[in-house]
Amino acid sequence: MRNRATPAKGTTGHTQRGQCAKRLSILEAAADVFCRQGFAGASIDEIAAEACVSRQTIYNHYREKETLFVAVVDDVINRANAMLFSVLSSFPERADNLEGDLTAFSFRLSKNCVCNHDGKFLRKLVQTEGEHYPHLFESFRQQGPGKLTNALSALLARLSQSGALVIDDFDVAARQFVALGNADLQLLTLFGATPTDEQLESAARNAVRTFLRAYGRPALTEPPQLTVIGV
Amino acid sequence: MRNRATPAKGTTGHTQRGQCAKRLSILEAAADVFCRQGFAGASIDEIAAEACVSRQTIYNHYREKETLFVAVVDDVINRANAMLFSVLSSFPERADNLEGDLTAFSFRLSKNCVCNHDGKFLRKLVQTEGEHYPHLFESFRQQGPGKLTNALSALLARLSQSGALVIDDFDVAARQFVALGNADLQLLTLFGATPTDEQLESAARNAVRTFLRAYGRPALTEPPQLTVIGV
DNA sequence: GTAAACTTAGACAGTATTGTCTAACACGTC
DNA sequence: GACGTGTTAGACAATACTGTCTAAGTTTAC
Repeated sequence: MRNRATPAKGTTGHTQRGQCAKRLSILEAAADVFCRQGFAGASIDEIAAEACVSRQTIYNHYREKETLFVAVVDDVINRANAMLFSVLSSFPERADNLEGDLTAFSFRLSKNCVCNHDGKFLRKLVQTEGEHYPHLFESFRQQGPGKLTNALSALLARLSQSGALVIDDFDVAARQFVALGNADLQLLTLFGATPTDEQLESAARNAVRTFLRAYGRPALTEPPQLTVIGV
Repeated sequence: MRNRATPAKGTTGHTQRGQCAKRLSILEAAADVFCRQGFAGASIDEIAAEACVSRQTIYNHYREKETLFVAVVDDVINRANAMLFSVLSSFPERADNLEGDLTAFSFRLSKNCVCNHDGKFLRKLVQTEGEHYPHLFESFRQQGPGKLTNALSALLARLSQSGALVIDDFDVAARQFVALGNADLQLLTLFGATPTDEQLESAARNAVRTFLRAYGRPALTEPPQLTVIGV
């Protein structure tokens, strides 16, 4: 009642910032350990050590191991979805410089959604624990890869209205665009390696080149072979 | 010395057949449980129950849990490699009916190597335990996906000598062929579901159609659009 | 029928882990 | 300086699992 410089948030200012930092530290460490060891193999003590936090603090914030796991997955899914949305919004709207724009988009998709920390985490955890926690990953299933191909399908449809693309089935084309983007990276990511930017760029180039050979308007993709004669 | 109908193998006949059955039963059950629960989550008791065998029998055959795990992975890798070799040998040699033959090949590859029991097991276990047992899966890495794209690269090179395919980089094309074949199945296999034959066939058709649009000789893939006019 | 080999159920010690509890400690507000 | 909130280290019971051991049972070969 006396002096209220920060009426509502004042009382919980610094304390909550500390709490918040602890929570984040725990989430981060737990994601790492769960990703490395799986749910069964991860021990609370290991997470506590990696988060530089006492075991009791973890139990204070997240009642039990499973609650913590759910919170971690939820957190990563939210971050990954936000990133996916952001990358999708950068899909080219016009068809001038189609190959360059699509290549850059494929590169961003691989780097920020597929091969990044969260993407690796989700791929691994869905494989490891997907059957034990189907409800937990369902939102990922629908909003992650499912949303990606749906959104991409619509974006390809809009883009092909200009006539630069000749696509009969947009859903199939969307899935193939993603698949081609991963074609060169599959072997690298299989064992958890993180591709370099050069590898990501090369993969994106190869993917888009083939995608446009298949779906690009013939007049735009074929001529190089013919005009070369004149050189 | 008395009566030797089966001189060398006679002494170990039925016993070893019984032993052999137990070993197989254990290997099979262990593969299932390891696949479901991962190495840390799998318990010897559960494996013993699923194999209808006493726990001690497992310890008699495979000294400890890790030995059993290694044996299981080894067994599955060998089976998977044999199957991969068999499917690769059915790659079309001639270019008449190219689309049909490649589609059938892609179907076989998906059904018998990627989406089958062993393929699912290996994908999951490599993700789960690949970092803990790098040496164990290295042979898989090299002889599995690596061998597949290498062999496919060579087969595509041979096939394109006839002029039916126009491929600049055979390695890239091989990886893309595999990636396209999985494009429609990725979402299904992500959660462990096994695609139906109809889904596998549809996926193979879509994959090969796009692959040939990109790499098929223009004269062979484009005409349908033109001849339709005459119908 | 007998002996050898294999299998089984159960007890067992050793270890690791989860989740609870307690008492001391740190830090900020009043 | 007193108080409340949040943190820490450690002890603790309960549980589960691995790997060993033993004594019995079963199968197979001769």
